[in-house]
Order: sequence, then C-alpha cells, then structure tokens
Amino acid sequence: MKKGQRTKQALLRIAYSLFISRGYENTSVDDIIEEAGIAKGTYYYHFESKEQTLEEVIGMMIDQEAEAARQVLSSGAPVPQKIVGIIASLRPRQEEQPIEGALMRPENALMHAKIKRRLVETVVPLLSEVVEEGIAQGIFSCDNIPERVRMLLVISSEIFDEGQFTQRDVEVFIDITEKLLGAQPGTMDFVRALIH
Amino acid sequence: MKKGQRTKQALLRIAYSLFISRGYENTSVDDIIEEAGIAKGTYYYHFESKEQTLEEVIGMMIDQEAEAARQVLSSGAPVPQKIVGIIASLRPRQEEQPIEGALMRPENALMHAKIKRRLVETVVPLLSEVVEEGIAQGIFSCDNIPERVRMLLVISSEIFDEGQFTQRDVEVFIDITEKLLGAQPGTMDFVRALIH
Amino acid sequence: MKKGQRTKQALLRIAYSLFISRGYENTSVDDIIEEAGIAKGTYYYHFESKEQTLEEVIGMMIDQEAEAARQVLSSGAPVPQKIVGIIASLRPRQEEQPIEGALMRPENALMHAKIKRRLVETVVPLLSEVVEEGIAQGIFSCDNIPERVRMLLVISSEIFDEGQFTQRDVEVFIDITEKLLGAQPGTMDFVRALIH
Amino acid sequence: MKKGQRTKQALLRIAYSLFISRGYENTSVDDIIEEAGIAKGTYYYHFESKEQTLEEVIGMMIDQEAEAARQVLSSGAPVPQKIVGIIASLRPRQEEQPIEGALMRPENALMHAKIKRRLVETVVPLLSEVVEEGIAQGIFSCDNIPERVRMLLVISSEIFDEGQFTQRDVEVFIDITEKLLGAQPGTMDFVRALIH
DNA sequence: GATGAATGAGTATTCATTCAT
DNA sequence: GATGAATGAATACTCATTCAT
Repeated sequence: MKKGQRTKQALLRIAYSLFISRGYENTSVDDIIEEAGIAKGTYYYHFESKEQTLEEVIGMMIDQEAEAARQVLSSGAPVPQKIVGIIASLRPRQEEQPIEGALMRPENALMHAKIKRRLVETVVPLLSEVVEEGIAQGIFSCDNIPERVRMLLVISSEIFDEGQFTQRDVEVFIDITEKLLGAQPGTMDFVRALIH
Repeated sequence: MKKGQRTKQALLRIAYSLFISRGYENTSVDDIIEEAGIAKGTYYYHFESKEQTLEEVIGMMIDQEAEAARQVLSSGAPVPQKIVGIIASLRPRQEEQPIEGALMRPENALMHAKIKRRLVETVVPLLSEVVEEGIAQGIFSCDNIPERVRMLLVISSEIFDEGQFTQRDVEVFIDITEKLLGAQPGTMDFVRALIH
Repeated sequence: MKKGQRTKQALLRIAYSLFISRGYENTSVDDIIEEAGIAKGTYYYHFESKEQTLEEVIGMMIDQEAEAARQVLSSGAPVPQKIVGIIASLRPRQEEQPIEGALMRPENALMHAKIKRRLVETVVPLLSEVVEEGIAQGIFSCDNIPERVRMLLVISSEIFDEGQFTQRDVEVFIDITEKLLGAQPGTMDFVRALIH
Repeated sequence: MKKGQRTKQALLRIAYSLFISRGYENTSVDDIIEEAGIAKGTYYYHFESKEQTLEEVIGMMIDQEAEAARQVLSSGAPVPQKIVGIIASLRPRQEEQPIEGALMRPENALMHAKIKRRLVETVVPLLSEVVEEGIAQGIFSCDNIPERVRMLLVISSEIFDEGQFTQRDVEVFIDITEKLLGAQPGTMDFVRALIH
C-alpha cells in the first residue's frame, strides 16, 4: 500500500470514529484534520467534500460488514446459526464503536439511515441465499424470500441495534423469525443461549 | 383561540411544511419567517429556539395521528380492521404532505427518527389495547403484546412509509401480521382489497 | 434617514474606498467589516454578497456622476463648455479618490470595466442632448450623434483617466472633438486654458 | 525546438485558451494541469507562478499580433489599406478564440487591460510608421502622430472588439479616421466593402 | 405583541505553492 | 525532466440568537 493510500485509510478511520461519536453534522472538517494531524489541503486532496467522505466511510463499513457476513455464509455452520450469525455480524466493529448504540442517537440519524439503506441492499441477497439453503434442507418453508428477509433485518435492527432489549424482545424475535421463515417451533431456540 | 395562538398554529404548520419539504437542517429560521411573513423577533417571541420548534412540530403531528388512531379505536369496526385502520392513520396528513415519502429522504432522517420514536411510544399502548380486545374475542392469541405490536409498527413503517411497495410486500405483511398476533389464516385477507 | 440606511450608506462608502485603493478582488469582506467596525452578520444583513456590494458601489458612483453631469446640463453655460464640463464631471469625487489614477491600476480592471460600461450607458444620452442643442444653435454639425458621443467619451477616458496626459494629447483631443462634432476650428480652444 | 520547449508551448496555448474562456482568476492551476494532462510539479517546473504564466501568455499573444501587423506593414498594399489591415490583425487568432468577444467579458477585464496596454505600446510605433508613409505620399496630413494613432486604436477597439457594431458605427469610424489623419473624404470608403 | 438591525462564532471549500522522490 | 502528496493561509458566506425600540 502506498503512502497516500495509508493516509487516506487513516483519514477514513478517523472520520468514521468522529462521525459516530459526535454525529456527522456535528463533526467539522477542522475536527477531522486536527484529530488526524494533517493540513486542510491534505484533507481536500483526498476527499472531494465532507459529504463524499461520509459516503466513503459508509462504503468502508458496508464492505467490512459484508465481508463478515460472507465469512459466516461460507462457514460450515447449520443454517439457522448462519442466519443469526449474519445478523449478528452487522454491528460496527468493536474497537471502532466508541459507545454502544451511538449510531442510534438522534445526531446520527442521517448516517444511520444511509447505512441502513445500503446494508439492506447488500445483505438481503446474502441472507436470501441462506434461506434458500434452509428450504432445500427442509428446515424452512416460505415464499417471497427477499421480502421476508428484509423484514427480518428490520426487526433485528429494531430489537438489537440500541443494545437495550429485554428477554421478552428475544422471545418475540425467536417466534417471529421461525414463523417468518416457516420453521418448526424450536428451530431458533438456540438464540436464547447466545444472549446471556 | 386567541390571536397569538392562531399565529403560533400557523407558524407551526409552516415550519412543519418546510421541515418536511427541505429537511430540518436545511430550513433556516429566515426561511420560516419569510414564508410566514413575520419578523425575526416575532418568531422568537413564539419559540424558544429552532430546536424547540421542531419538538413542537413533532408534538403537533403526533397529537394529530394519535387523535386519528383514537377515533379508529372507538369506532365500531371489527378488531382486525381497527388494527389496520390505526396503522393506516399514522401517515402525515394529506394537505401537509407535499411529496409522498418525503419523510424518508435522507435530509429528513433526524425528523423521521424523532417522529418514529415518539410515535411508537404513543401508538403501542393504543394498538395493544386493540390486540387485547382481539384476544378477548378469540380472534388473536399471543403473549408479549407490546413487543409484538412494536414489531408490527416497524414492519408497517418499513413497507408502507415510502409509498413504494409491491404485491409481494403486501402478502408478506398479511402473513406476518396474522402469525405475529396468532390469528387464523385469512383473518387479514381484507387488506388485499384495501390496496387496489 | 433611518439608522439602518445610515449604516448601509457608510458601508457603501467604505467598500468603495477599499475597492478603489486595493482592488475589488484584493479586498476581503473581512477587510470591509474591520474598517467599518461591524460584525460579519451585519454586512450580510445589508448585502446579499460581495459581488452585489460591488454593483451597489458602482451604482452609487454612477448616480453621483450622472447627477453632476445633469447639473452641468441644466447650467446656463455655452454648449461647448457644457460638453467639456460633463466630461470633466465623470471623475470619481476628490475626497473619495485616494490615489489619482487608482482606477486604472490592473487590480481595478474589473471595477473599471464595469463602471465604464454603465457610465457610457448613462452619459451618452445626456451628452447627445447637448450635442443636439449645439446643432440647433449652429455650433455643431453632424449625424450619428450617439455613436460620436460614445467615441468622444472613450477618447476622453483614454486621455484623462490616468491623469498622465501631455500637451500634445490635449491638442489632439481639441482637434478630434471639433471634427467629431463638426464644429468650427477654435470652438474648443478654451479647453487649453482649463488645463494649466 | 526541444521537447521541453514543445511542452511549454502547449502549456501556454492551453493556459491561454482557459484564461480566455473562463477568465484568469477563474482558472486554477489545477484546471490547467488537468487540461494539459501533466502533474502539478511539471507545471511549476515550467512556470514560476500563475501570474508569470499570464505574463507569458500575453507576451505570446502580443508577439503573434505584432508579427501579423508587421506582415501587413511590409506588404505592398496602399497605405489606407495597411492601416485598416493592421487594426484588423489585432484580434486573437481564430482557432484559439473560443467565443467572439470573450475578452470583453467582465471576468477577463484584468487580462484585457494588460493586453491592451502592451498592445498599444507595441502597435503605436508600427502604425505611426504607416501614417508617416501616408504623409510622405500626400494621403494624410497631421501632426502629433503617435497620439492620433493611439486614439485610432482606442476607437477601433471600442467599436470592433465586442463584435457587435452597427453600420452607423462603421460610418463614424470611417469619418473619424479620415479626419484624425487629415485624409481626403472618401479615402477610407473601402472599409465599408470589407464589412459585408 | 411585534419589529428588524446587529451579532459573531462557525463552516466548507479553494488554491497557489513546495519539495522529497 | 517529471511527479503528486502535502501545505495552510485565505475566503465568502450562514444562521441561530439577542435586544433596544
């Protein structure tokens, strides 16, 4: 990797971290360059605009999460575990996530909305593939797979993204997932064990 | 209603309409006062700050939608129809909604997130009440009612808010609603007729 | 005159003086507000943009010069004197002209070009009127009056604007003016006396 | 011509074309190097600064126009035709002039002013020579030749540079040229035929 | 109740220039 | 001869908010 590319990667990581912790709108270009220890001109040498920086940051996140999802996909895990594994992989990576649930704060609404949109686009095909696999194995039974998968993503996001969910939320998640995909009751029981 | 109150109501409506059409962040106080034909001072006579204006605008919307939901609640309609009626009532009112799906645009992410949060708080108890009514009538059968109702709202929002849904989306909505509430298959079939 | 108007007039005068002495492009808005002792916001309360400030400054100058020209026009002076008087009136006013010939410096090219264009538009009709008067009195004899008057203005500007003209320049000016307007030789001799 | 010189000539032509079409101030060094397909460093290898580039561009133009004027001068044409031929040669060369009258646009005021100044310096001696020739031949009769020639240039520029002149302008040009140089009426009549 | 002139910290972006490779 | 990453001072403009009248 060349020098310029390293600088840009570093910038992206710094921008990401600031956007998450302060919100995109509350992070100024000055904040980013100060944190990165570079000059204004260097920032604009690498990015067209602040908005384009956001797009690149989001692209980087999506790539990471899609990569993690693809690893789960190609693992030898049972289909239900793959489903849950992919959903679980869709959280910003640990070290870079300053505060749990930061993305859900109102000042991150814009970023969150953009990420969610692109995440759905990216992950629905992957998850659909796993569901097909489950149907082939006789574990699931349903039609309109992409639509159902999208609903599954939305529900998961609602329940787990903020990091504040109850045991009752988990019960509903298990029930709804089984019914959404046409699985036998109990298929998703293993989820309970994953959480505490 | 006194004159001052009328001015304030008008201001709220104008602010609402601008926030929706341009986004909260892209609407300046100058935009609002120009549209309203009042002076800067007058605006700050009525509102503490721009942010508080947003809160009041949202409060106004929530009140309207809750009122609409309550009317459905107290109507004599059958329980499944009430459920759908309440969900359908949760759309910004006609005249004031310049463009279908405007609230879903990225520049409205903040407003949308705030509205969604308060809407869930407000509507979950109402919908839960209807579900209880359905259970008492033997139409529904489920536990963890508020959690399920919240999922129902999230799903509905995802499917219908943008105004861009397919027949397959509707089928999934019907299926998931029946299963989420433990209703007999076919209970929600009437939804199909509502949408063309 | 109201307070706001006074502020704006003062701003215009300050902007004018800075534009002339440093050039439009080399005068920053910060320079203007510092010189005026007002806040950035106050500047933008009065002016849409820096460019519009320039337009207003030019408008103010043109108005002043046109007013001076009109006074000469309505004076009882003989027609040839009126012609020269109007041309002489088209110089920026003394107190406000920091340096003789400042407008001709390269950094003022933009401003100078804009002023010249508008000045020609404004003054050609006035001067044409005087020439018509001269024709009626049998002093001048020519056709295509506006075109000739425009040439007269261009020539005067070239000779006198920089403040660096020779006796030979004056001789050529006298000769060309007489011939351009179809006057008897000697009609413009009085010009020699005006200069030294 | 060596390679480096060729590169520099190409750069000058590109800079010229951009300066003319966008204005000097609105053309960035980035614009130039992008158009030329070279790196920043290469630009600064060839030019000291952007301003010096402008000076060289102007120098190149002046050289071209002076060369064209000199060719007319040494042609065997009759003196009045030489005069007009030289004036006509003072237009930016065809292929490089994107839009007729571009140099007259406000954003080109600086460049135009610089060119005009140097053009007058360069061309007045050449034209004066032709006028002397005309006097020797008894075609013209006047004193203060350089001053008169300068006026002739200014008038020509005013009338023809923008490319928007009327038949009346041409009549005034013919009349004034004859009188300025002390030529017999009709001497310049051939000009009419040159323009349509 | 209402006005509107004044505020000033904040913001993204531009751009000529440098220099190590 | 040529590159391109890095610089940083400069700049125009925004906008929520205040307050004397």
